[in-house]
Amino acid sequence: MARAATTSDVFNAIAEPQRREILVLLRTGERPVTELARKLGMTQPGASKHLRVLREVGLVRDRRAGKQRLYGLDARGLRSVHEWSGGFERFWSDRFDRLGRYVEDLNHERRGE
Amino acid sequence: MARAATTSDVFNAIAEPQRREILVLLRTGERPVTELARKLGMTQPGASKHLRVLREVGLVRDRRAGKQRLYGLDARGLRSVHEWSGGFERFWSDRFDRLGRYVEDLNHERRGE
DNA sequence: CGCTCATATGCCGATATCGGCATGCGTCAA
DNA sequence: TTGACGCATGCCGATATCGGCATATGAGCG
Repeated sequence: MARAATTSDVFNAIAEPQRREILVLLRTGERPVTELARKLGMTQPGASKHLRVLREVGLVRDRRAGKQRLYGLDARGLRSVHEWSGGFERFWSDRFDRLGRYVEDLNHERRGE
Repeated sequence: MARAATTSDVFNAIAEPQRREILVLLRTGERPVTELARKLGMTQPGASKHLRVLREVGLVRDRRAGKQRLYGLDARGLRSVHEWSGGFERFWSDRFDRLGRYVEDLNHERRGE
């Protein structure tokens, strides 16, 4: 085996700090590649590659505009991330942060299966 | 350069499907390594390695219990993921899904910087 | 057409990752 | 102490990833 199939997955796409930065920048609207590269301090090919990953998982869309290619946000895919992480919300809320977890664990002494 | 520093980051830790499964399982309480491995259909060393990553980013804690080692959830680190993804919420809500994005983009014809 | 700008792609090197296997280490019981 | 169990670690092979560089592709312009 090896490295398992991670690509093509939204969670993997946002695992990269620079890709998250791109998404944040795109919240303010469509942007051409060069501008993204410049603002984030990366090379143009670097930006293109990250954008490609984001496009493949559906988080951005591109549109031709003359010589430029504008990338825009399509954040619907982030909804699953939000919902998945939200499934743990009670574990970080004050009520459950400590005591809750402790009590829960006690309930599970039947951990044999 | 190479592969950039991704490890030691919560986003990276949850990029792995199996690690997400572990976290979900741990929502019901502490579990020993072998049980996790069995339930998720992975080998014991495999489980240990994923648990190590999760421990290093602070998403799980371990506790010795006789011969066993119990792993428990500490999901506070997922809060940042939830909040980050929540920052895009308006982009997937019905109101903004299409029209909103379109209008926003129009506002940014001043995209020269 | 030939040139230039904007972007994508290909190739490379360095490295990180994942799974499998063998083995080390600690704990408990006889 | 010896042995069994539970888990961690080390090593390996296959592969994926990221950054950098050079280059291909495409659009607009003169």
